[in-house]
Amino acid sequence: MENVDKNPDKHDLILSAARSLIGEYGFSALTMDKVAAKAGIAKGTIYLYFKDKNELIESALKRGFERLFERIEKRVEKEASSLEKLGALIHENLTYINENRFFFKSIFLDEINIVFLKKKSVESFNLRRKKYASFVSEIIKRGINSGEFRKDINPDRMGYLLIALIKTDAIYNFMNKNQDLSPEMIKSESSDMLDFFVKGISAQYKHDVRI
Amino acid sequence: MENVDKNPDKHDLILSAARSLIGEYGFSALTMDKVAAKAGIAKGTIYLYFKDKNELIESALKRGFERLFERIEKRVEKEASSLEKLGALIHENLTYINENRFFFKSIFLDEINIVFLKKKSVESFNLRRKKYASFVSEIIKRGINSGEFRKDINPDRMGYLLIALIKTDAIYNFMNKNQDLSPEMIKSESSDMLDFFVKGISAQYKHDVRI
DNA sequence: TATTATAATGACTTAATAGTCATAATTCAA
DNA sequence: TTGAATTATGACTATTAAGTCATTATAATA
Repeated sequence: MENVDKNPDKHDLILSAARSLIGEYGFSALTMDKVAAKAGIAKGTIYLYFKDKNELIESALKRGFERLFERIEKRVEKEASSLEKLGALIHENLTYINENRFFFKSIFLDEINIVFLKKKSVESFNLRRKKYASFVSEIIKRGINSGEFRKDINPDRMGYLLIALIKTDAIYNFMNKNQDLSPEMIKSESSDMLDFFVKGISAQYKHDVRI
Repeated sequence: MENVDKNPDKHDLILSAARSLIGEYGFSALTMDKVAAKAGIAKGTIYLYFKDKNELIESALKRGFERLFERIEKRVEKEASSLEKLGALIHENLTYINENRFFFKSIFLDEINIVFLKKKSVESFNLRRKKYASFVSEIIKRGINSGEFRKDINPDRMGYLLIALIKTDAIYNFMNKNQDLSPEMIKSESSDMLDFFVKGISAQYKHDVRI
């Protein structure tokens, strides 16, 4: 029964303590005692704002993904062509991941640190992914109709694949680079990824399409 | 100190009980009591064959990935061109995942069920991934040198990406199809994926390259 | 200020489960 | 066949951490 009304400041305080601990040590190391200590409050207090640990973790995740999604939607609708929309989406997503790199590092890296306690969380995690994937696949569908993209691809599957590409790229960066990425690096990375997604790795085509 | 000499049959019995439980309920639900019950032995016996739970989980994973890797290596070296090698790799990997679908479902699906207890396991998981990725990137490098693939791609990154594609495709199938995939479906799926990896989604190129 | 309502506390209870070890069963070797 | 060595057992211990709740502190109100 996530009670935000009571005291929104404390609610946020707890959430950000949790987020910060997740970013530092990962999900599996998150304990209510640590959250309480980090937030400088008593453990019991957490339960005034969150029903249980599961709800706390879910809230932390939910907020992160909602913000990401809002930003991407806002950014993407500015673009006209499907190609440009995809480019904007990739760029915005990589930027957001970089801004919240510790948090996402824990979520993504090695797919190891996430421990969900309840089926319900797994489901809502799936729903978010599905929502994002179908957002992407809508863009691709429009691109197919407009003649920008091939007609013989499965847009739903391509939606999932693009998301996987973005994530994998982030993981690759986490593993191979220690510092934050500069805006320029993110830009070049985004356009590389779009380039690959659109044109593949074959040398059999001329690669001079403007992106 | 994984003692296999003692009694290889029992060692295997325990491992396959663990694998089967992981496939059924996922990593997070694996307890030593359940493994013992499933194997029809006492809990203490497990500790005669595996140092701790961590080693048991690691062994289960390790064996699965080693078999996969061996099969792929054997299959890939039969092919001449880099393109054909990649095609063989994708096909062999999808086939193996399908053969061990319950196990991989738990490992892959939603990236949620893996709980590692020790840093060491995370590291060895990374090593395996790295080994596989560099195997793929070697193929790509040769393809670049032979002129099959573009010179302006990062082969290491492409290695990771291809592995992510395969995995994502498997997840997509787990979510959208209930039964096993037929050999024909795997074949068509593999060639679709290779096609995308090589040519991208753009409609700007003719898509008639023989794969 | 006194009274009530709300919020916060943290010691305690409870549950889950990894790992142990004294004891028992089985196998082996002389 | 019998004593030693090996293997197996499962009740027990220890640990960790989630969640509770009687008590205390603070804020609101009259």
